[in-house]
Amino acid sequence: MTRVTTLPSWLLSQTAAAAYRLVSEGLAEVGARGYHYRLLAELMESGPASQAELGRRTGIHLSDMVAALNELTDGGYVRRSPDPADRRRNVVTITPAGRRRAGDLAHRVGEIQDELLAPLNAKERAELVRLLGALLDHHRPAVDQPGLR
Amino acid sequence: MTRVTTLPSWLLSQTAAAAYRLVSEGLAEVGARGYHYRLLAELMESGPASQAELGRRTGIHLSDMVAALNELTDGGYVRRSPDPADRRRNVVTITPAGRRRAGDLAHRVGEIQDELLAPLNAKERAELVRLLGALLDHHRPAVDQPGLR
DNA sequence: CAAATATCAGATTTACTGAGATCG
DNA sequence: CCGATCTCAGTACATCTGATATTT
Repeated sequence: MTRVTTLPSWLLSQTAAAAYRLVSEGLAEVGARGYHYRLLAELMESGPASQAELGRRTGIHLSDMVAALNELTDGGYVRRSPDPADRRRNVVTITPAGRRRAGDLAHRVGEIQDELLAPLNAKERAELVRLLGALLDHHRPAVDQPGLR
Repeated sequence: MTRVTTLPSWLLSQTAAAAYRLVSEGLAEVGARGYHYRLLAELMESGPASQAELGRRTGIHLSDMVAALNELTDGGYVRRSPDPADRRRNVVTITPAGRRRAGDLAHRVGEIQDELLAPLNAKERAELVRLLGALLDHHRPAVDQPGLR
């Protein structure tokens, strides 16, 4: 009988829970949530987009997108304006304050990764990322592709 | 700006989600849940225990323990009997059917680990387990110790 | 009319909190 | 009286479903 505590699936769920705790607590300290970081980072990288497009690119559900963008709009980090070319759509644009916020959150998230990976050296960290990436490629080959949901 | 999809914390949450899906779907096919496997495995390994003790050893919350043990009792896999030495306690004991069930579930879970780790060779699998274990030791040093909750 | 978009309300799941009753 | 145990009810969070209105 295998010990539960050596099962890869158990180790993954436990370490993921620890990582989630670190990230959400770290972001909460500066008044942010994981969704905020993911959305701002995506807007920085790929530019303005409709809410549906953002959902496809970040994996955030459309129903949750509304609330997340409301919060980011309240903070002045993004602007929502109707798309003149397609009046069903809102075009979501990051503001200058949003760019600063994205940088702050990225910095914070980077510190948290360091804390998470503290017991590993640089080579081990790279190996962990490689192995997890391989698992993900195998089990979720459709990441970042259209028609995801 | 770091890509979200290369963040260790993101990779962990995504792979853990994939692992959770595989495990819970695989167990659901035989009418079981993750809690069932964890409890039966613990009873096989360390013998009869009170519900509170099982909670400490498995990390399952006492409130959830009640429902999980109800289900296992309904299936005839465990017996709950009052502890004559301390009438606050129930002594939870695995039955012969429970032992067979534990073996079946362990086999099933083993197959699921293989499916989860399919893209990795034996050396890589061992390395992944080692790295995750190191993270866990650092962030949850109190595992399997009294006074956990 | 079918499909896409945005919004809102609510269901679902896992983990946890709080309150009760009983007992040591 | 305090603390541990068991049970039940309900909360919190993220995720997902379903319904609706608007536009293409």
